Amino acid sequence: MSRSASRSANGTPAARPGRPRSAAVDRAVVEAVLRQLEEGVGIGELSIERTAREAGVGKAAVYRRWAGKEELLLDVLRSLDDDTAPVLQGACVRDDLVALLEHLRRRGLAGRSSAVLRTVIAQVRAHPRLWREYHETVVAARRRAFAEVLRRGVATGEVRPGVDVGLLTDLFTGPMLARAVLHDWQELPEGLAETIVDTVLEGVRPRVRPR
Amino acid sequence: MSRSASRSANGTPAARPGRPRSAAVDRAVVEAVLRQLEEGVGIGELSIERTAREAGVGKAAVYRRWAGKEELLLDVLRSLDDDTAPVLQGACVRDDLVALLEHLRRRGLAGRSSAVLRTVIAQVRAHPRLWREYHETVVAARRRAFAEVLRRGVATGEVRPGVDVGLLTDLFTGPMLARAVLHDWQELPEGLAETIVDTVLEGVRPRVRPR
Amino acid sequence: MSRSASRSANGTPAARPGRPRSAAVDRAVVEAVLRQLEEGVGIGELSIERTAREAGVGKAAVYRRWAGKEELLLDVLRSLDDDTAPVLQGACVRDDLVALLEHLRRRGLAGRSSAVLRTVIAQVRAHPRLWREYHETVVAARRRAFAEVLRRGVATGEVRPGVDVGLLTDLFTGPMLARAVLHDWQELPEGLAETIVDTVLEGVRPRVRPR
Amino acid sequence: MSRSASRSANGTPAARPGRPRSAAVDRAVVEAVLRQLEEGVGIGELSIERTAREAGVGKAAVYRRWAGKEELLLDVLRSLDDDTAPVLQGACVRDDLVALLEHLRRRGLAGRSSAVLRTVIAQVRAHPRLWREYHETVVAARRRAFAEVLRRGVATGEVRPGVDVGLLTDLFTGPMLARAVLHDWQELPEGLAETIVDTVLEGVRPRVRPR
DNA sequence: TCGTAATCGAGACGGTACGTCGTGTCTTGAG
DNA sequence: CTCAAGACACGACGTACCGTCTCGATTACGA
Repeated sequence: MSRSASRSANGTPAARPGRPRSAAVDRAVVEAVLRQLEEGVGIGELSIERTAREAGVGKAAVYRRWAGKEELLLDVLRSLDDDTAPVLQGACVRDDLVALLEHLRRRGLAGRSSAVLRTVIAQVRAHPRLWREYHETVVAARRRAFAEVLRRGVATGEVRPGVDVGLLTDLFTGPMLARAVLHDWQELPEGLAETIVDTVLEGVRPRVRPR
Repeated sequence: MSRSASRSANGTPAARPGRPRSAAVDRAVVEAVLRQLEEGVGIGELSIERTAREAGVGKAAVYRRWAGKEELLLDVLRSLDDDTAPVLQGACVRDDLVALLEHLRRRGLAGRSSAVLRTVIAQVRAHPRLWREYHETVVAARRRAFAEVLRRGVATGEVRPGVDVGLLTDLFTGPMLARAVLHDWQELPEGLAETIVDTVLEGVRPRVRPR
Repeated sequence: MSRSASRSANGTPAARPGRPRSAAVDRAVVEAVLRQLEEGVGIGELSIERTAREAGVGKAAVYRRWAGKEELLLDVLRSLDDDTAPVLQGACVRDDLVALLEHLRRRGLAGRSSAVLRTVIAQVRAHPRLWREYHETVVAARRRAFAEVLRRGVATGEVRPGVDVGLLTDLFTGPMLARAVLHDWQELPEGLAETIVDTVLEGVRPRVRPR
Repeated sequence: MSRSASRSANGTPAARPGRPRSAAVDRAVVEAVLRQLEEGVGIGELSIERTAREAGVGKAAVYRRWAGKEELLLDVLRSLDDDTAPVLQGACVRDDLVALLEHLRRRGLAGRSSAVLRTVIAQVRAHPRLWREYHETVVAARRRAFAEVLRRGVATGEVRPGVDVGLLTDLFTGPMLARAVLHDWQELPEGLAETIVDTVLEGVRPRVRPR
């Protein structure tokens, strides 16, 4: 997150001496970044200098909070990522998988996010350190959710055992992610989650019609 | 590729006036970029200035060939991508899919490429214009190959009809790409291609044992 | 002079926001130029780039102060020209003329100035805009001083009336300047001022010996 | 002059093998320089590159003839300096001095020369080596002519003895040169030569009226 | 009527400097 | 201690010339 403005152990902000940091500055900076991104400024042209100028804020105030352009972007990314984990019914594994995937799809095109989110992800991808951090936070959490459901599926007999759970996760998420992040042609269509889940579950061999 | 050194219609290089461009310069520059990339220089720090210096080449000589950092990178990327399309047997759709996927896997970790290729891809991803170009060249070609095989599979009855071919392609390539490009944890293990193809073909429902 | 660091009307430096410019930078740059000049670097080879490097200063810091090489040189020139106007006795016109000319001669060979000053003048001469500025500041002041003394001479009867004062000025200063600036053979010898003044005053016709 | 295209001892051009140099190139280049100068291009902006381009000539062809920008300028300067030495009557020293000075004045403002000549002189002044060369050729010749006349004047009793001839020369030429080269305000007015000569001869003391 | 050889135009070559911009740090005075 | 403002050293940007070099083509001469 932002650079730690030192906090005491229990989490309550230590009453530090001097003028407290203005929350308005934080907001102004993040807003300025988003505004530029939406105006199509392109991350190459994004600079702390310009951002501070547009936010009506001193450069020092920015550097006091973030160590550099990437850290700032990471925070912007997280601000877009209101991670309200999806509610799972728990009844049917297939439905839970659809719910997870639908959640992923939604975040890939929701309102403001849309282009911006995908852009920022693409950028953060280019910075190993940040990517790792983002990965560990967001991606790993998602994978854990899938893995859990899939393991339950194996237990209930809804999913064939003997396949690595990690691979299974990629089997479901990979197609969606490839579409969203790698080729960002079009918006991800409604019903995509269901189609993927069902197709992976059933396979693409011709159905054996029971007589 | 490089900036056009205008050619006559028939393809033979038009005898242009003046001293011809030195191929040694092209080589030196591309090598310098690769060297830096291998030293972990990170695309952000890559600069034409530094590259020219390390290549022992004038900046002008670089700008004569490439319009900017991105164009140069694109060329470097392509130089890594000796796209010797995989040979397909054509006998069995399943085997052809494995061959295609294996080819993809190999290029994701072969020799020099390895880290560099993945880094560059991650970086290029952040530059929409370059990404589009790379996508149209490399990614689209790969998708076409998959689509062709899959259509054959539908025709021969090896693949269930009624599923969008584009989606099918993502079902096979997505998991591999997600592993290679999105989470670049480990090397892609041997046998991954086969596992993916078979799992997607068969589905993950428990097998219905015919009596 | 330097680029205006805007001042309030009354002349006291307006308390501008932000970090004030470091006087050390000004000094370092001017010193660096002088050092190079003394090492015989020749004005053609003088470059802002090199100067900034040698002064241990960023290029931007230089451009913040001077609009270009010429402006900088002009400042250097002025720094050599500590115009402590000569003290005039006011008693005898002839002596005042000698004092003025002697002052001019001195500045034409004094210590450090010597070669450097003459070089810089020769250089600045080649830049119309700068020359005009230098001329208006330094040369015009000098001419005014001469004109004043000469007018007094006409009034007191020490100088024949009917000769244009501007021309008279050139009659006295021209020979000295021609020696110093046009042919810079040797140093200007002691006693040159007196010789010139007396010769111009008396003329070069053979003396009419009163009986 | 131009770089020596080696000549045999007797002065006739040695018949060298290979294609002879085209006189048209020499002309085109000098013309191009003059054209630019007249268009007010300013010597700073003059570049061999641009000149060759405007002359429709290869850079190499220029460098084959002149060692650099300054040498070229020197040649241009000389081409302006049609040194038809003035014809001297030889009867009266005063008239000869006027003739010499009038010649100097004329060359300082004649037709095409005018601005261009003075500009080029000012520029050449800034290059010690070239200046020396120009000085030795043009200036020294002029001084010799003055010195000769003045020595004759001393012999005939028209000029007071005991004054250094070199200084005397500067007494006459200095004022004119100062006006032309140092302050190039206005054109040098008609009659200036006579005024200077007479004033220096007679001095500026009030005339002693013999009874 | 041939080479031979220096010329021509064009333009690439490794350099250096240009003047601008962005980096991250530092330094003001004010709050 | 924070704030906006802005100076600081640094280094990259893309362009222009520098003076040298390599091209293919042209133009003279002597063999």
